[in-house]
Amino acid sequence: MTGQRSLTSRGRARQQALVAAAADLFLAKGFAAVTVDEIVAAAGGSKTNVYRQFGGKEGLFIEVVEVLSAEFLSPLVQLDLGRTGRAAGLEILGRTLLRQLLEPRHIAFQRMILASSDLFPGLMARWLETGPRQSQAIISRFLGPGAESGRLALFFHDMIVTDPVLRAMMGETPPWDEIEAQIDAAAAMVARLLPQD
Amino acid sequence: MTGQRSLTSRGRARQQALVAAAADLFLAKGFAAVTVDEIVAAAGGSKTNVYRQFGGKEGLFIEVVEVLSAEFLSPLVQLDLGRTGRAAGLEILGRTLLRQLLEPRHIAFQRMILASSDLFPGLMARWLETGPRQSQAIISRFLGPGAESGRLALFFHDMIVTDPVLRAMMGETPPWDEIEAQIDAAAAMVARLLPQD
DNA sequence: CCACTTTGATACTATCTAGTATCAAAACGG
DNA sequence: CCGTTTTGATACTAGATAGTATCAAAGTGG
Repeated sequence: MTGQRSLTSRGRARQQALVAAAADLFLAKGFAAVTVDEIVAAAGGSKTNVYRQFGGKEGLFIEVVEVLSAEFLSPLVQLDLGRTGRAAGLEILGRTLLRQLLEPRHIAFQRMILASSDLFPGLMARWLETGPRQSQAIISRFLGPGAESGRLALFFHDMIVTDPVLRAMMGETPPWDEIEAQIDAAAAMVARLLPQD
Repeated sequence: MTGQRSLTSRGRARQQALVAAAADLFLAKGFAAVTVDEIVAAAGGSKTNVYRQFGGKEGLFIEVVEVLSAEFLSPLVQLDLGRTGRAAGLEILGRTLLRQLLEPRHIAFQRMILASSDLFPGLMARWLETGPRQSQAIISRFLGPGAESGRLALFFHDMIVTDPVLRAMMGETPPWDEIEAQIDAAAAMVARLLPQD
């Protein structure tokens, strides 16, 4: 028994404030470097909330990751590429994906996930599923059916994503021009191998 | 003054034992989860050594990273691909690289680096330089001069490395067959775009 | 308006662990 | 060998912080 039945409106507000404050702090400094007192100071209320509503610091962190994962869920899902050519479609997919991935908040999220994977086994696997795998699946679907599409989608994804994201995680986000050039080059490369337009 | 002039043979032995023990522990559990007492218990001697010879836990960690970085320095450097064809050469490069990268000890190393990057800014940048950048440069050199070689080398590298390494970090190392198939597909793809054999 | 439940503030406990101080034992060198 | 330096064992200090206990205040609902 957590000793709790229902939340008052004030309670719900505090809950959201806690998640929001915790998200900002965890993103900025990582799980270990943030103290519960600090979160409470930022959100208002008191430690009691954290322990009554989330069970503790780790519970709150898990909740934060859930919320952020939803926030970052591939923006590719709502993309309609009806009758675009192969190369042009890939270029759009690539730009849309990278614009999102390189958002400072997302870069911080990815850093946080990687840095916390020691303490939270399974976190990385979960992120891989809801993030990269999702994007790859959408690219693959655009390229059409067949195993070859899957492989090419994975290649395309890793070609355009890996390097810019790594550099951004180190604080050296590449200029957007350069990124577009990479995307276009990769798109042309892949399109040339699937010329069934 | 560290209050220390020279090391006796016993001292040197302890120093190495400390680095070795610390490396194993840090690789297994990450920086934060390892205590100095634990390292000392594994290496013999006493805490005094850690503080006199390395200045503290962080100093010892830095030393461990140095040693491990050297241990993992791209094995591609000593590879002679004199008169191999483009595709064949890329296949060899790819296999050599991945064989090394997927070693459990290296996967643990990469996890450790990523997980420690919050506490040790610059660590990731350093790793990127001595690891991936090095490999990419070697691939690029094999492909010949020109900016296009650089881009293709980066593409090839990220196509074959990103996914297997990520999966390995999550404990799901892909079967070697599959990896070879990916390498060969990527090599064929790249070779087709640079057909100046 | 009045029981009853949820929320808040605060002080406290318990634990963990990096780093230090101290003195004893071993190694070294002339 | 004997004085000096290096190494070792151990106990201790200091600081940080997750989690709890307690009671006061605010909401809530009949």
